[in-house]
Amino acid sequence: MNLKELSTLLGLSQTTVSRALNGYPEVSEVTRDKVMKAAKQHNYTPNIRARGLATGRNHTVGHVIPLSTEHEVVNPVFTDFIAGASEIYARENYDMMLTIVPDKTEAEAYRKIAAKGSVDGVIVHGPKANDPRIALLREIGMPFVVHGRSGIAEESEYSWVDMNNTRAFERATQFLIDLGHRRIGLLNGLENMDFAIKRREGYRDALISAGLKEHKELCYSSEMTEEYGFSATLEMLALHKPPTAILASSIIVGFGVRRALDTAGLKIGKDVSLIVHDDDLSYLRNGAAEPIYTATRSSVRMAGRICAEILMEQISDPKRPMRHVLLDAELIIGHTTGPAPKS
Amino acid sequence: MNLKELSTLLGLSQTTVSRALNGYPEVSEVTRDKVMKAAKQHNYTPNIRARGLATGRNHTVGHVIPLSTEHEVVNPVFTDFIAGASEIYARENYDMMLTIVPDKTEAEAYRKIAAKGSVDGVIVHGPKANDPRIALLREIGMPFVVHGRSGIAEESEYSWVDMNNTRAFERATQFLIDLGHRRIGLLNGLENMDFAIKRREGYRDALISAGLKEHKELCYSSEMTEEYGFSATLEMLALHKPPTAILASSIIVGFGVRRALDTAGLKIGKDVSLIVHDDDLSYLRNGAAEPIYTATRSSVRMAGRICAEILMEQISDPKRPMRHVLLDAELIIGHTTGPAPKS
DNA sequence: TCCAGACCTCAAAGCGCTTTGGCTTTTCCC
DNA sequence: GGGAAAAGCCAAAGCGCTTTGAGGTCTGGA
Repeated sequence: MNLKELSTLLGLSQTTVSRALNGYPEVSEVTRDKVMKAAKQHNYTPNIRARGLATGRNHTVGHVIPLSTEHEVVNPVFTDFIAGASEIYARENYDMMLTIVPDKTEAEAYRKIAAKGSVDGVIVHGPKANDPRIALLREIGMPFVVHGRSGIAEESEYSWVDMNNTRAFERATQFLIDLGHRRIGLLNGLENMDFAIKRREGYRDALISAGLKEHKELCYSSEMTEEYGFSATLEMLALHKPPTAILASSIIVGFGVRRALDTAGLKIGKDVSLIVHDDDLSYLRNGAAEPIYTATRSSVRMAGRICAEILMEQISDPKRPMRHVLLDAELIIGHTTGPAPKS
Repeated sequence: MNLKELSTLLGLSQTTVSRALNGYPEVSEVTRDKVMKAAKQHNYTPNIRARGLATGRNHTVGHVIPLSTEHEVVNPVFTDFIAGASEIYARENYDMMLTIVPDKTEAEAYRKIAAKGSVDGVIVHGPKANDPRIALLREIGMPFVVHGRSGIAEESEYSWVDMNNTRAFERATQFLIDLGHRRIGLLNGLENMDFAIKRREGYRDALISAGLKEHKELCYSSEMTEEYGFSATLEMLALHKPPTAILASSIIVGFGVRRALDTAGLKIGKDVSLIVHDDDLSYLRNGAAEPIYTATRSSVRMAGRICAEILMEQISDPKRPMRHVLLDAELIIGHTTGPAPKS
């Protein structure tokens, strides 16, 4: 069923039917009602490409997910992020176009997406330290929102939604210090990513303001896998002076830490304390009623919702000022932290 | 830059330029070359909506991800599935449209997608026992491929790519029986899902052919979370006759089992054996060089690739016969299984 | 009664592309 | 050299929608 058919069926012109459906005031309420009913009855939905062609607006946003070619890993938080964003898209009747792009060919991919003209805006995932994508998108003139940030310099010149990574890891480190820990390991994400850099800063800040030093041999950086958590922990435990507490950049890394401690015959929360960062993923809940892991928690799904909302704004009025949302993580006390063991 | 501009620039008609770019034989190689070069140089990409309108083909496939409203969980395997599928889409120059649909409104969502006419085919995720979506899509006449299956009756009447769930769990169970285990717990997924039903069957078959019984109190079914693995395991351990081995439907559930055993002071692979199903997710690798968990393994990313390939075929020639691919899972021996303890 | 102004409705153009059908030029073979 | 076939190119229609500019009808005030 298309507009033409529907309108002849109703004995009206396409114009009138189109206007009735799109809420224009030039059509009487009686007519509008009739049209609406008929549309519903015949399951009519405007052809989205035709509408896009006519209006120049697609009602579609793009999500470009970088695929680390080195590690072949897609960031698992993206599932929940998307789930959050699509709540908004569903409400606003937007579609979501997904592109997974090997990180080598990113620039080209963005240009292509822009040239194809099938999306009204994009959400940028996984920003690196000084991510060229941001300059590129600004140059192209495509509305976008970044999930995360990238560097400091031009932060005010684009919209972003980020978690306060620095502060979260500073608080977590502080918490461990308050418990008496002095040697604290950090299992960070890849430190070419902005979020990892910021977390490292928070960690360092807390140590320094407590008069402690950042020990290189306690700082790891890698793709966040269980295996990484496991092997890095074992390595640290084998040190002359092993850490009494560990900070892990994700709950999955935390699983690996748990397994390593288990293997080493150490009791988690007693012999070694552990704090993880918890993205509050739906399929990786940190416990049901009470938290398992002591964690810094910030819902990535919520971030998805906010990003989507801001992008919608930006699309409907590109002249609107840029928006910046900094979400604070909560510190949640679970069963994996305790006072530093006396030695 | 659009076709018109490009063609006047070249001093050719739109027809010729279009044909040159799309590889039609009516244009000389010399001209084609010139056109190609100019297109590249000016970064010309055909407007995808316009092309869609003209051809009726969108070069876009839809993925409809069900969101369990009851549990608010998006299946985490879908990240890797998508990554696999997009390798194919990238190669074939297809786009991917994503829709996350609360499971209550699925039928409506599919109809809407069809009416909008923005995709040439869809991939159906997470089929339930007798999934109405399949009949619906056939009625609508939209090409589709199911990741998984749904019931037995009409399996030959649509294309699907599935893992041999029954056989995988039968083998795993058999393996445990061979190790001397007699009481084997099953932490299954939600048993309204086809895959979970099939796994249960495999488990039961192996028990029965070994002359054992399926004990109701050892069979769990739920959304596959870490917490579920933890609490179900604790419950089973509290039984009068606890299991000596556990089968978990995902590696995440396996993490929970590990934690429970840890809490109970039991040694995994010694006091209690564990086999998990491993979807070979990029961010949840079951160990690096050697596997950690004994597991049935089948790459969901591979399944994504195959689904996408079949869908491409189906779209380019809808009369082609349906295809059915049944992937066999390997049984991988890790460190979580051992002989049943003497009691 | 007449006309301005609301109020509705419509025909047609245009979005950027593909494709049909036709035209001109070249090539080939007898 | 002549005719037919092949090669190369083009104008124009059409995909389904929105939107402009114009027209028709109805009301109410002068």
